[in-house]
Amino acid sequence: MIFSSKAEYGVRLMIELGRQEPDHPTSLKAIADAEGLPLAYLEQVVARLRRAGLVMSARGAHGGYWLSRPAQDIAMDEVVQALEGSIAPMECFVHDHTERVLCSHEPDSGRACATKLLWTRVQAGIIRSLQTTTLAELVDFSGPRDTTLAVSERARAPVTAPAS
Amino acid sequence: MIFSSKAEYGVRLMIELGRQEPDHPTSLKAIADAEGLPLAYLEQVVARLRRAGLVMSARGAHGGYWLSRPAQDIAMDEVVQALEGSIAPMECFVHDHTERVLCSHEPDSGRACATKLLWTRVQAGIIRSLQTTTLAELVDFSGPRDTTLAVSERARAPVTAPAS
DNA sequence: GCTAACCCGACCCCGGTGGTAGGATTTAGA
DNA sequence: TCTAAATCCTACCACCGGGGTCGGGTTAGC
Repeated sequence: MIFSSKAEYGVRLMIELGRQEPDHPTSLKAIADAEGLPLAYLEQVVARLRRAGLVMSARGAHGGYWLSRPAQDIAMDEVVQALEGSIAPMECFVHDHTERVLCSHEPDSGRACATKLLWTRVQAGIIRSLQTTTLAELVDFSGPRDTTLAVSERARAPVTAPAS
Repeated sequence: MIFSSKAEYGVRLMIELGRQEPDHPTSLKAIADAEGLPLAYLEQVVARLRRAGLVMSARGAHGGYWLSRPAQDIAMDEVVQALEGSIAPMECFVHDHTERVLCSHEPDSGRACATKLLWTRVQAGIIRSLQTTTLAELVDFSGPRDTTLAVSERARAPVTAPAS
């Protein structure tokens, strides 16, 4: 498995936020219920997104999270990077300096670490795939936008009970 | 980390075999010594390559491994796939059927699992990167071909010292 | 028949993943 | 002002797969 569940959960969370009204807080609990994910764990996941500046939050009653930018301006490489840390195909990519990458293995040996050529290409392939996908695409793909998650909205106007 | 050390070690092993004379067995011990890798673990790694038909082996004294095809005919996606199993970016890709992929999560829900669009693109990006790299490229990149590993060679015909 | 090699299965340690628990703090609304 | 809903934060924990080790069996050249 290449990505951990943090990436899966975080991307789902971002998609859910993208389906909501912009600049309008959605509570984590609503998302956790809708996606069937553990709330306490989602808190850790969304904290990464917040620290990366991808979502904003409001505390207190009727608080929640919303996208800090429109979904079409969010490339998925930012999201995945925030969730997973650096996207490193192999152990010796733990530096983030694009240049001067020294393979952890036998750096003094005469010949270069040939595997690094391969992993570099793989990394580039992954990042390109992520960069060329916007959150808006995923939101569109996820189906027509619904407002069933606007729990805090309903709580604010407690009379409206949805059908079903 | 995306790939495990099995991939790293296995690719290095393939590169070493590519640096040797074709159709000529190189012992695992020679490779383990040259790369500083544990022999017993390399045995497990090379077993995957053998089962995938990428290398052939000869048992007994002066036995060893060699590439079953010329290095320029070996695309790295075969190698990595043999070493890592299927290249799955996420848990719900554990089936290998290219079509009819059902996300393990809420398959009955009306809307599709939007994250799958993203992971599918990532997977395609990885596989494309691997497919367009041949073992021969890595062998060339690893520096001029040397014969320092041909231990069994020297043992068999101890007179011929190569012109270093 | 001795030795070098491949082959195979069982075992084992450890760190990270995937959570849970429990609380502190902030804010809207009754 | 009190309460409930929500974000925030830190500590803790169980399990499992990665990354090996070990011991032996089998094959083949000398």
